[in-house]
Amino acid sequence: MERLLAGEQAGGITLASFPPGERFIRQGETSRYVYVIRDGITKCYIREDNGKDYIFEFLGKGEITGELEVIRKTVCLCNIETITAVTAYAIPTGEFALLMRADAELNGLLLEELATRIQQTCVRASYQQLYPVEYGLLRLLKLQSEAKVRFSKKNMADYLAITVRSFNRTIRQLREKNVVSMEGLHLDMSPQELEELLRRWE
Amino acid sequence: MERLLAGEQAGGITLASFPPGERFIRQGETSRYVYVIRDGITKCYIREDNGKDYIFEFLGKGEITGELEVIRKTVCLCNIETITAVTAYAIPTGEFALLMRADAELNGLLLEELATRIQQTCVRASYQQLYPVEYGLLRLLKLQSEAKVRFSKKNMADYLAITVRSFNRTIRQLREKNVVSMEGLHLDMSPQELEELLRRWE
DNA sequence: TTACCTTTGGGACAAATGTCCCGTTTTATT
DNA sequence: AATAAAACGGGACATTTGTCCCAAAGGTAA
Repeated sequence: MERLLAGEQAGGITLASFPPGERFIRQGETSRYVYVIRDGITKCYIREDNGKDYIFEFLGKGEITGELEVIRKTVCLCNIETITAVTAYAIPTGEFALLMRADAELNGLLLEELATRIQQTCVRASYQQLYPVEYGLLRLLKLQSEAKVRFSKKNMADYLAITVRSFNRTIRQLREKNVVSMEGLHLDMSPQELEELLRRWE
Repeated sequence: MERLLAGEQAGGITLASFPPGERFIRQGETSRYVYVIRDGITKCYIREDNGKDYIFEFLGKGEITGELEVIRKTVCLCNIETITAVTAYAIPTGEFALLMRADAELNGLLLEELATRIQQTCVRASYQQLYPVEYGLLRLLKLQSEAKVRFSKKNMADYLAITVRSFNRTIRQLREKNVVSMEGLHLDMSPQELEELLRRWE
């Protein structure tokens, strides 16, 4: 994806940068750009009328956002907010719409990307509803560890769709329950260690 | 979509029909066809290792299934099972892969379809996690009513990711709580009536 | 019809989660 | 350094949901 963009620099594509904590796409508004993250981590969340947030994914390097709205010609359905400092390619929506039709490679990539995202979303929605929170927590820790970032508890709780209170409880219970494997649980474990824990998870 | 298919009948596309309760795509296996439902209702669900099912959508007339697996070249991630009797166009996967590249219109439709599905999935995952079950229940009833079908309680419960016991409780509570608007709640209300209830929902 | 199975409805209790609240620790700002 | 703001950790209690159980109602095959 980055190759494509680097080559296309002609068509009004610019490089934008945002400080941590900036919400650069707002739910309900119309974005003028499609962004492809070059560096940094963002969260992608829906805020419901009752004030609660649901984070449905974290976006990192090479991932795209805002494309759904161009394809469907709708307003943004979620907020995108930076967690770390972020630089991103900004492609004007009109430009993107043209590219989408003209460029077969981009088109193929898009299809794959969307397909992947649907599958991920489904799988996650499923295990988040059907397994105890512990399981989701371990998977989230693994994600975090692989991306080499450290999310705040609030962010992690929002991702798991529980309160911070429940989040804390879950961690303690994991430590206490599985005396052997979990007693050393902490939030900065390596992907390998977490992989091990996930496998042992009864 | 149906137009497209009707025209393409040449390329090995056949019409398949299944009795109610038939699981014609199995999680973990490789399907040899992409299906487009011509008539009837199916459920699309993931079965987790612990035996619980998560229905993430009901598919009806004109909707496609199995395309994600072709795009990503993976095994099926969910089961598709008929609820009513179903007839569907069966497109051999290889054929579909060709069409996808060759036919710009199909390609565009696919993109839109996937984009729509992502948005729906996200929105649903969000309100299902952040709102009390009542809300999801009303929306499900509306869906059911619009599609003019009657799902079993088990199916509805699986869709809401709760047990049948909780499902029953929720219905009773809805009836008892909002004495005025809900007392007449039943499972065969019209879309209009349900729309009204949803609007009044505090 | 009878036997059997599935669906439905709900009581009683246990487990999980949310809410409210407080004090401590960390981080950012002046 | 001093102060304010945000993040963290957890007690106590209310609410929600699951589990286990039983019983009634409807459908189906011998």
